[in-house]
Amino acid sequence: MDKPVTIYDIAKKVNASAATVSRVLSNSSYPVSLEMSKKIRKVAEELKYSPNMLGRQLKKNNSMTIGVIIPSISNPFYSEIVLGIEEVARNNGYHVLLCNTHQSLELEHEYLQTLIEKQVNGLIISSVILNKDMLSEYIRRKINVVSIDQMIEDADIYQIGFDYRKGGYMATSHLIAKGHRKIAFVTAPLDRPSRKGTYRGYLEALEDYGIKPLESWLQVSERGEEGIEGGTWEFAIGKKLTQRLLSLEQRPTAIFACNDMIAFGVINELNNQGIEVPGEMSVIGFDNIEMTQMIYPPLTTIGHPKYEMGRFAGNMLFDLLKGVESNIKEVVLQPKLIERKSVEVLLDEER
Amino acid sequence: MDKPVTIYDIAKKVNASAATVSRVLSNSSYPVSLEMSKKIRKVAEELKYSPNMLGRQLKKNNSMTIGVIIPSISNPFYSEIVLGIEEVARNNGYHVLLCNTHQSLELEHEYLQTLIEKQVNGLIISSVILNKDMLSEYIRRKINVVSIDQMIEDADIYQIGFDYRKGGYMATSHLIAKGHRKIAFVTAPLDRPSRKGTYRGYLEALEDYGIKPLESWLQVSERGEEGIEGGTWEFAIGKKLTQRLLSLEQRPTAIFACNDMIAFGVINELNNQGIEVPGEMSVIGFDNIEMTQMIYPPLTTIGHPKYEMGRFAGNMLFDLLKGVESNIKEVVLQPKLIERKSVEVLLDEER
DNA sequence: CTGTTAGCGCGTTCAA
DNA sequence: TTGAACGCGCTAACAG
Repeated sequence: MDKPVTIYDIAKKVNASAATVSRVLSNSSYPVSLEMSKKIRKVAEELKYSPNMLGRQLKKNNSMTIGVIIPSISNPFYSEIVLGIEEVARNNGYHVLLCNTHQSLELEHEYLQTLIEKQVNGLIISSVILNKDMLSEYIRRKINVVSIDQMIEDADIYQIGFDYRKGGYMATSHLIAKGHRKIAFVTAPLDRPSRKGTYRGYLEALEDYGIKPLESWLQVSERGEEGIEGGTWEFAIGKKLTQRLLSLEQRPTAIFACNDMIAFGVINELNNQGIEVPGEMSVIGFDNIEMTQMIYPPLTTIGHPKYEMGRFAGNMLFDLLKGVESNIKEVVLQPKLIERKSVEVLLDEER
Repeated sequence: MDKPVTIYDIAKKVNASAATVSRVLSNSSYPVSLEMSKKIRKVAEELKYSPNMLGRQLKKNNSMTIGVIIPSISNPFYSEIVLGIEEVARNNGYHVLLCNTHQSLELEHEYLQTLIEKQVNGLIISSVILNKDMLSEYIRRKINVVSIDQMIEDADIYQIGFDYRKGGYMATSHLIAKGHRKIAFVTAPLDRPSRKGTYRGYLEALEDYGIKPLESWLQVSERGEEGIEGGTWEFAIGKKLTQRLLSLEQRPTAIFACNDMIAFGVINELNNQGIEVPGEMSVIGFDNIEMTQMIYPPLTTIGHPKYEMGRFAGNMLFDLLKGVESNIKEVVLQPKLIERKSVEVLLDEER
């Protein structure tokens, strides 16, 4: 109802100046007599004073806010990353402005723009479009940015990535070690560094073991329509690509999905067609999202330290904000094989 | 590197006043000659001017930001709601400041505080602690709040809820209609209006059909430890409570879980113990999160319009912000039975 | 149509 | 230890 109370209102009540009130209520190190300090705090309480951060932020040119740009929070992969970032931000007294691009370039540009206008102190981004040229814009504006998950090659930028190639190699060689030779790779479009890396790992493993893959064992979906991106869409392409695979003359004995959501689609379709997992078909996923432990059979997959990646990125960013210049600009987190129940040994006679 | 450019810098370059520049660049309706307007825009472009919203916001006393407080974004139930809110916010030119309380009262209070300080224009909250008394605080500060999902009784507040009681009734009577009489209810602690409602619906359905439930068929977990709340925890309690149920002399023939994550735990444990779903045990969930379609067997559940709830709440809030006083303060969304494959008819002789 | 002035709420000189 | 004055960047009121 009433006008918001400001430091001037308090100053008037205690016969002091706004400057003194400010010094007390912003916990400044500036000396103020204990008596006065107490009086001010008491009145502030009575008047239910709440500081207007816009004033402080404008003055200090510091919004105490960081921006986070990701494809979609409804994707459990990203929600875990965000959780990690948020925790670090909170511990540093910062807030997070979250932006979901839904894979739209337009939206990503728009958000980038408004984040700058809102004077965020830093930016953590998992982007499909960010490139070297765009970075200079941020540097010019003194905004620190940390890129995550999707590596930007040759850019002098802080980034924390994940070794997708090695992960792809691990998954594939695990299947090979279990006796599989006919290994399909089911994936969303190879338009991102991460997926390209995983695919490369798949190919390298096959080559190292002297296996020549059939071309039809690489199943790439078309680009998803905007809007229905996310879990449901990936699940759907997992199903669709599996149908194609099953209609092949030369069926694979194992399927490697480029992420867990797609793997769920693969398993679901196999179930639908009465093909037992892992008895008749082995399946391996990628990312180790929480749900992988909850389905039946529990999914064998490649562990991706999502939460830690968020924390890492957050810590890196706040180090930068504090001026702790680090000489390591690039961190690459490592994959880890998580064996569960969706992969089975293939006996020689079954090959 | 260089100092950020302000409207004054532009004004100097074009020999105009800052006011004129402001009028042009903020798309004010105030008349400015086309010539001048063009010149200003050109120079703004050259200098790569980007407005500092803090200045505008302080002046206008409007942060163009709304706050959203929920338990955790990593819970798919909430991430869908947030997606709905975010869409509406974006269409209205607003940003969302997201806060995850992780079920901690302290954190919720802390966030509430900082949101006020950051001068959010409105608040959408799914809270466990919000009560009538706290609301006056917001009203006093002219902050519009819309409460979602967890109804606050007897409060003169805008809220958009869901009929959990009816949902509970639906789920239970569906099981009854399929011939079940021994129906267990597996739930997280009944400390929230939503869960209490669901439980009440369960009891009422049983009573209407003249079924006296065994006390042991109500299985309530202890409170979860902080931090490990969320999907994994709920999954775990689903498993644990199922173990208890199976050790009973009088086993139920169907299990009703208070949400889908718990239902996943139930099914997983049943699988582990070699009990077939739905052949030997029917299971029904609640919420209809995306994953329910992705597991095997697909989960029969009660549909909760999460995304729509988010959109509804967002629209309601923005109506308030625009001054469109509505006379409906309370909306209750309706449940819907989603039949899939986890419930089977129980024949008479099996009872 | 344009410019001058004032002030949003706060923190920081500088002087007392 | 305190206060007066100024300015962060922007917009609204008023005057011309």
